[in-house]
Amino acid sequence: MADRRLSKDDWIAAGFEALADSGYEALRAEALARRLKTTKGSFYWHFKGLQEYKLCLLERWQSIRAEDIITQLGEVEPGFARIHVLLGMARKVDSHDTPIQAEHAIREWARYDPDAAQRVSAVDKTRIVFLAEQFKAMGVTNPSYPRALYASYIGARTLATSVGTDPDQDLQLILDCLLLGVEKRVGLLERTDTPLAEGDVAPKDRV
Amino acid sequence: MADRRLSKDDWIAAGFEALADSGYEALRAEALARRLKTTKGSFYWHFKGLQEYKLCLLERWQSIRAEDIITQLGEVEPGFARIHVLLGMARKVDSHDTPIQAEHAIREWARYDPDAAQRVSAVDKTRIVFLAEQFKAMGVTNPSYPRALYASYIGARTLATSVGTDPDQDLQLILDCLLLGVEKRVGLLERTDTPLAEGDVAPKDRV
DNA sequence: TGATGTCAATACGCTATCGTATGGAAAGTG
DNA sequence: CACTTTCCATACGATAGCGTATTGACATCA
Repeated sequence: MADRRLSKDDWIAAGFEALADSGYEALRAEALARRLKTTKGSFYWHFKGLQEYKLCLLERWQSIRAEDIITQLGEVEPGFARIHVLLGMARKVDSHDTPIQAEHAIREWARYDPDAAQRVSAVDKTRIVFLAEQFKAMGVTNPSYPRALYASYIGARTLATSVGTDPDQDLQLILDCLLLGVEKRVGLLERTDTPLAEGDVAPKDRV
Repeated sequence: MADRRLSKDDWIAAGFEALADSGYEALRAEALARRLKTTKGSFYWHFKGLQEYKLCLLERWQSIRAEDIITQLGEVEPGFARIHVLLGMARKVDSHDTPIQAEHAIREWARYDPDAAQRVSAVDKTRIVFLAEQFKAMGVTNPSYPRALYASYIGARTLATSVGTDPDQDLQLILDCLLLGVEKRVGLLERTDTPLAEGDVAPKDRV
């Protein structure tokens, strides 16, 4: 990156790149050093060890992927408009996008590391709660709607990297159908379920 | 496993377990040997090396996850019934199910290994084509429908492991809404897109 | 029973990574 | 220009895994 004098952030950034193109197992001091054209002497100066480094990485990821994206939407009017813009942001990234690929890796990492799991869970919950608020602004309080949309978003991205199709189209179809479901009140009379946050109470809404 | 005399299959099975609970990096000769309470002497007798072993693993996975599941549905009447049964099969697995967890790991593995990518892609395509046939039996030829449903299925499962919600509910909502979309002909007049297989030609359908 | 073939254990050299320790370069400060 | 602080390079011992080679145990069969 910079020719000399690396910062903590440079190592974190290199970590995201490594995650994106080689997965979790690329998070090694010496491999990252090669990526930055330096040695692990620098690494062990900035971080106590791999464990601390990984915690930093996760923390940074959470703040980038959850908080920042949502605050970016602060100016857009709540409700459908926000959902639309959010999906539009998802639309711009291609399959070689570093944050997306790194997120896949982190999600897998989370399957066998409690720290990572906690971060991923937090990010997902934040996003879902945010989506839920937009649905609520549209009069929909059934927590399945935001979850379903978000699940589709994740799945469409996953499928895009595996099968090479355009996730945009499929996601758009799902959104259209979900909104149609809102109109027709599909799933609004279902059994109550465990909401993610306190926001959701009972079905029976107006559109 | 068995006290003596391991087979190739025992090593493969151990590999799936390792993938399920420790991810790709657990696919190591000596670690697998410990899991089977033996030594790598056996491993290197059954397989030429790790590479060959991994190829066997992928091949086995493909045949289990794509072919077998679909032939299981051979008796069910084509169309909505098959979709329903298929989702019912997905419904029975919990978050600690070995095949599901192994599939997550393999999907991640596929991101940086062409061999794995080819297998995952093949499995996904097989499943999507299968779903597409059921939709077609219902009069829907728009390839976005099966892809959207399948993407939702993957995403719901992913979300289930991260956030701990029940994927069943969300998936059911999506299916209901998609079927509503079919009724209302949502997305049937969209632009043409690249179909996965040769089966799909043009939009403009009857329901 | 002895010969042969099947499978597993052990020992070896090699490489990669870890974390530490220590010396040196470069930048800032007086 | 000293002197200190900040940051990086290098060398070290330790561990873990790879793949090979050799030996050992246990079957099966002639």
